[in-house]
Amino acid sequence: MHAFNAYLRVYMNFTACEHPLVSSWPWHYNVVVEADPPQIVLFGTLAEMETMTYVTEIRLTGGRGAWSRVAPSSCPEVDLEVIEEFLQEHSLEVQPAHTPASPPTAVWQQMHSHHGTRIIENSWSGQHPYEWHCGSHTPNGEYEEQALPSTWPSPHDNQWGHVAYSYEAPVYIDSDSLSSSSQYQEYQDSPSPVSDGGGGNDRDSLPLAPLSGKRKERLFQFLFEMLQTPSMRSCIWWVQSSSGTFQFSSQNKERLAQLWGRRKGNRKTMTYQKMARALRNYSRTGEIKKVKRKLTYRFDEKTLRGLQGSPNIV
DNA sequence: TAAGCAGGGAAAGCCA
DNA sequence: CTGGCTTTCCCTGCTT
Repeated sequence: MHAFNAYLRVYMNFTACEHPLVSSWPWHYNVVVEADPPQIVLFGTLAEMETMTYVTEIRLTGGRGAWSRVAPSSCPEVDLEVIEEFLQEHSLEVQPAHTPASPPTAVWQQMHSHHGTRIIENSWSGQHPYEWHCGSHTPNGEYEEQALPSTWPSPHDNQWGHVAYSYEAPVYIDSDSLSSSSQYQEYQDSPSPVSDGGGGNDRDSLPLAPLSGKRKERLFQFLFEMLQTPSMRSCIWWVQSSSGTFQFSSQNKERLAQLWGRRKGNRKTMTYQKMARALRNYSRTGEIKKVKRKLTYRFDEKTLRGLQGSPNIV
């Protein structure tokens, strides 16, 4: 545990407001966080946000994950892999629609140099305009309270401190749209997300052996259970829980499949390919349908109701 | 062109 | 033994 003071810079840039992720996806982690010292401690649900550019700045003080004064009641750490994967998968979409000569960083730097604030170098280059700087967070008292640009609301001002900026004029976003989803609440109540590539404690906390004495667990039940398990957010997550749409992580889908294989006690290692084959069988029986998006499926309404209605899924 | 993903046929395994 | 539910293997097509 290190004490630190830090600025976070959070970017959201969309080429169009009808971006599917913006218009209909209550994405959990669609934020870009840059901090100095490197520290990722922010996430939010940004559904139906209609803005071209989203930038916010948050000042942190204290231990890992602690918010200065105005901390939300609970502030879990971000699952970096999920964010990174999102950015990589959607980098072209998320990439600013503006010319490369005027990336948001340039705007940011202009704004901050104007206010005399030190800016850490961003890297809007390469295939993906985002680059994570993860490492140990060292104590840093460089950023003082007064260094905050007066035009930038601090978290003290609006509890969550989310501000949307266009390049012309700031536009404030209702914080309700950022944190009111059930996913957010679930996540808040959850233990820390898994670390080390999304692995971690789930192996210890989730039953892996075939369950004896109960009806055999089916794949869709297992998936629903995983979707309710915060520590599995790096492997599988709700795209839209209300419609039962969920998505696998392209990076961690194999891990989830292996978990399923272990749960079933298979002799051979379960792979995503094989698990997906089983999922495709559900298209025939109707429990789960494939949607036209990579690694994305949807529970049948009836199936979803059944799953939601039975807390003891297994 | 290669890799990843998707769709599906077919056969085998497991279990109630 | 039978049927349901995968699991496993394999092939093809599409997209990036």
